[in-house]
Amino acid sequence: MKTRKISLSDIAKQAGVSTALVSYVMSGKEKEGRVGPEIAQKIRAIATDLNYQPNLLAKSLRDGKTNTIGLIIADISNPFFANIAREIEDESRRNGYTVIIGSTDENADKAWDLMNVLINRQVDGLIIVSSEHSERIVVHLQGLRLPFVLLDRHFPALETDFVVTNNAKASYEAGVHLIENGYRRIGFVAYQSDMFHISERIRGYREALHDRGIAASPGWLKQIRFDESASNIRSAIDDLVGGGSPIDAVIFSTYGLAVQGLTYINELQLRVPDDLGIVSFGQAEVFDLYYCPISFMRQPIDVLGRKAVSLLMSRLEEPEGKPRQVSIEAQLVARKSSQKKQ
Amino acid sequence: MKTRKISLSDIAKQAGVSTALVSYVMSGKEKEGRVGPEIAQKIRAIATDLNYQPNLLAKSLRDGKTNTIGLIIADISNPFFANIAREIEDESRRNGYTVIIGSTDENADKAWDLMNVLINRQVDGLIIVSSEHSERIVVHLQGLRLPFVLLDRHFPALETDFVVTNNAKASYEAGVHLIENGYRRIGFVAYQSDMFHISERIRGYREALHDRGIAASPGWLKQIRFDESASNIRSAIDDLVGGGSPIDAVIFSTYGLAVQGLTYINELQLRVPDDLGIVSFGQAEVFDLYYCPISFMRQPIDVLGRKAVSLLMSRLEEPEGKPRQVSIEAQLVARKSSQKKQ
DNA sequence: TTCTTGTGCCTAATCGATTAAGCAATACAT
DNA sequence: ATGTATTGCTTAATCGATTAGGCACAAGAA
Repeated sequence: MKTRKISLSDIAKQAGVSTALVSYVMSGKEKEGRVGPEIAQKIRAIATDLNYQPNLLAKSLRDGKTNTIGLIIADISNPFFANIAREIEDESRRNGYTVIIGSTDENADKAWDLMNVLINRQVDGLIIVSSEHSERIVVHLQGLRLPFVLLDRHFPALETDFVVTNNAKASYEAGVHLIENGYRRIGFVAYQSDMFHISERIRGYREALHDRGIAASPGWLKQIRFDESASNIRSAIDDLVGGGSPIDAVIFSTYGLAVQGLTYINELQLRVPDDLGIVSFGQAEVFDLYYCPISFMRQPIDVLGRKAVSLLMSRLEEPEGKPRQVSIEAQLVARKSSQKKQ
Repeated sequence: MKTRKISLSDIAKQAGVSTALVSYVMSGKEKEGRVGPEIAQKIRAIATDLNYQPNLLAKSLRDGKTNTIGLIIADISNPFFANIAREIEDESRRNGYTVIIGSTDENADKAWDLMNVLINRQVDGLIIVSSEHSERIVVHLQGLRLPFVLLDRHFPALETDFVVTNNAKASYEAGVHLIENGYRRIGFVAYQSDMFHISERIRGYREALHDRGIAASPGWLKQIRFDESASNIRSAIDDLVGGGSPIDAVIFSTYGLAVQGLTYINELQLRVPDDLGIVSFGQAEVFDLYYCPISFMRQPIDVLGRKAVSLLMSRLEEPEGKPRQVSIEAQLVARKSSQKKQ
């Protein structure tokens, strides 16, 4: 009693017709296929009866289109990416696409391998949150003429579609906000990275201080190695809040850094915002429920995700058009953690 | 200058041999295919040169195996599921499988549709976090003889593979822990659901109170509708902490409920644990960073994820064996939110 | 009548990789 | 010398759906 899958030819056999007719009927092309109404009816009945489910592999192989997109992100267990992934999944399904997600842990080699897995599975296109040193992925995809959209991060030297946050401006606003609320010695914690979005965030921070006439100490900028963040962040914060001239506020440029930073700040029994004002990037429930709600630069995740999908969809339709590049503004959500200094 | 994909026959043509030989070489079956060493070398060289990438669609269609598994969960943007998804993704990749994830929002119809999408894509098997009223998914898959493993939730009336937490015991321990720390009037907040894991959690809670000689008031148990949780939870907590005999501790049976509950508790300016002790299910950074770290029943997510994959793998090898059912113990992580009452 | 158009259906190639089966030539054994 | 293995490679079927092209017959037009 082995249950084999039902194929077109099973239906064809039962109906006493060729698979061609069945195919036309099942794909709603009875007119085109000039299928007689009675036989069409019969085919439909048999299909329902046998609970026919089309084999998408075969279909895809034949048309060279899988209706699948690959999503390469840093880490699905990071809420920022998890939320983006959810948006992308929903929006893709609305467009008739299925998403395959893979996490890279910011590792260029993993990203490369993942890309190849997805290519071998014949995805129609990719949405990619790039990791450091993965320009070659972009170059390779361009060589293959495989559509893709960079998300959240991009390479300014490369001409590609992308959807990103206006990072420099977001940082700038975070800095200005703190300054206007009376903070003067403002630290900035970022990952150690050559990625453009990181340097943009740093640039915005620097410009904010500069424009408001604050001479930033170089020691206020701390860059954390991704693979040693747990230990690096502790010494970074020790540096920032210890010594002769401790900072009075800090900007975390990433959700992960904020979480680790806050954990250590709690250990040190520093009070937010009295001992230390805080603005962070990223978003999650943590920021709401921390004893002192954390101000953050809200990146419109829904817009980012949907826009990435829509760019990819148009790229699929028009592969050779010129790059479409979207920059989305983050919004400051001001909470108690950066309230006006007394 | 159109870049077409390189296929076996492109290589075959260049090497002046049949595709059969190329196939043998590319899949490392030179011995079996009795391929001459020089020609094998030549084929390899050409393949590298053209950067040949096999078309997995074709391969899958041919062998009836996609090396893909479908993962059906409630919501990838929920950290509990995001973390599980990450484990499953990693473990699957180690086994040579790719994962396609879909979110159902606890909606049986979405789950059904999603299942069909995955079936049409010919996944080799499924890992499913069931939603309410989706027994028919199980029945349908059994009818198709399509391997699957239920994760986190199961249907006691159905004979299936599954990996779950020992929910009754976890709830029991949460209850006993609170009681031993001096709490007496203990509320329990769960989703309104017929799902077994929910009723098990409720059962464990009740037994804990009963065993310790506490006459639980029926009003201490609050069940929240998933689709109206935002408003329902507020009135539930109003009930629990208001009136003549307010509770002195509460157990949240789910991460999502805890987050919403804590938010409202903050609004009410209730102090944890003095006004209200708390133990929750689920886990996330929130629990660590809340002003009063939240005690929770730690479900070993890594084990759950890996075990689900390993069960599925053995089921793929031995489709007809008898069901393997794994129950994993949660561990109490006691924090300040449930500390001994003064 | 003869030509055109339309209808209803089938045949067979196609997508790309796999693999059983077969052919031809050489090597080895008795 | 004759039979048996072994080696090296090709042919062609297969997985399931799609679709261009063709065949046969009927209806309508000239």
